[in-house]
Amino acid sequence: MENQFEKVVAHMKKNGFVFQGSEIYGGLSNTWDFGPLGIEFKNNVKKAWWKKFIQQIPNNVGIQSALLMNPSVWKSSGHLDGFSDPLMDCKSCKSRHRADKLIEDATQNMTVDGWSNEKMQDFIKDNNIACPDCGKTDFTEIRQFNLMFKTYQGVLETAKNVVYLRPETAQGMFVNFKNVQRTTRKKIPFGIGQIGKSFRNEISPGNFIFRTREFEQMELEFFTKPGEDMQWYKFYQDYCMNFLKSLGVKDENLRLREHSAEELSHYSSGTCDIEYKFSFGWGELWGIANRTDFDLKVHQKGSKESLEYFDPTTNERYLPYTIEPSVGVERLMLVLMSEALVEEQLENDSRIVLKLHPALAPFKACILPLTKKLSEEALKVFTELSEHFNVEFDEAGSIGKRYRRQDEIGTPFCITYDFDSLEDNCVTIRHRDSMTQERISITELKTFIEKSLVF
RNA sequence: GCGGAUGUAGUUCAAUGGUAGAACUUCAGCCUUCCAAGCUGACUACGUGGGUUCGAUUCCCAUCAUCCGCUCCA
Repeated sequence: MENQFEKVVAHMKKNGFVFQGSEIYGGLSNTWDFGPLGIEFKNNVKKAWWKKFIQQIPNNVGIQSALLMNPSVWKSSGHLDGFSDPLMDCKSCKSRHRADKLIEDATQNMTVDGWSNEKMQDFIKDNNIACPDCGKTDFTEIRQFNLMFKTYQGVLETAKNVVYLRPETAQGMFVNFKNVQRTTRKKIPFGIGQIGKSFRNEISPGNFIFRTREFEQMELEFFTKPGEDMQWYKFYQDYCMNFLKSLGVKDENLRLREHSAEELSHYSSGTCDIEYKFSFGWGELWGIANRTDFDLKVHQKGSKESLEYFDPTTNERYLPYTIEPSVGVERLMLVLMSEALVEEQLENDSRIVLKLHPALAPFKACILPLTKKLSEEALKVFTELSEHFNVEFDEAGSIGKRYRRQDEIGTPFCITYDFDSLEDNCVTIRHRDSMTQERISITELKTFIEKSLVF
């Protein structure tokens, strides 16, 4: 029995939302290309986020920072050291371990910070530290595994020219904190957001586009006065939840999970995940973290530039705290797809319907001439509407078949131009979800569709 | 990275050591005045590379990809 997640994957592949990357060359592991419908959907998801998190919050602004950044950024942020694991495999039982953890566990909290790989390797050998799984002491050499993709800037491939593809977009906001604050004259609290690609060389990606090495993030860094951070932390939890619900995600498929103290990352004093109930289990969708002043502090230290905010009303100087709601675009797409895709039983047959919110649908409407004799006139309606919306035109096949085709790709409205239209300048609008119809003047179409896009 | 499974049109399935057949989809023509109609026709596949063989989609090896476990997920 096919589960909902498998149905979503099949549906997205079949209808040209997503293709296997580099497919004609046999593919490249875990890369996916977005097709014509996929990119429309994706752009709409991003637009929806931008509207709610940038446009509709007066204190928030957007930026787009470069993917490549000065390597010092990653040194300061901790990614260069913290993102990198020294891994050893047990040759006997094939299990994999982190060398530093092996030592720390075996010696009970001996700290190995700053040790070289050779030193750790020798220590493990000299002290006969055994594999926790099988008890043998037969390890491979340490292999350094860094989650950041590395490349070279300029013609020479030397250590001096190494640059990294960003593993998160957040640092672009932190290093531009002063630039943005100065040019926008924003006062704390305010937020900087951006949408963009990030890269992580994950050990095991998978679950279709749920975890890929190249992915797109929508991140907001919201800067607050220390002491006011927790109220904003709560605010954005609710705000993100409401955003999801307003786009049609059912409450019962969402949960908020607070990270335990051990789980918390080095920069955070509190993190919670909004999780979604996928067919394969609860999956992390949206992380909301209180990053404290960690980032601004390390960048101030690393860059030797003051990143303090001067509050003109109280004459105080301080480093703001940061609340960060961070969500993956592809994951959000999967969630919205999982919610929207349904198979409905009708009297004599069934239909597949993608009940996406109109704001997210790749096409807002499809214009259909009742017969091909009406194509020329119907095309005028298409031309007019395509000025404002992404709309489709389809004249091939029976009218019922064309309705069903649009149902499958989520088009909320089908606009049928018939022989009466020639006389009364009205068309029939057929609703995707209810399969009901109504008659409406062509001049009112634009307003009608616009109204449906609000969420 | 380890273990297991899988790989034939866009999709779902066949058959076969002598270069593959269907259904649905798609496209064209006819027909068709509001929920997958019909008729006629057409396009399209053995993941890739080796090996064995007179001959490989079929057997063997490698590789690539996908899925499921394990591991990883600051």
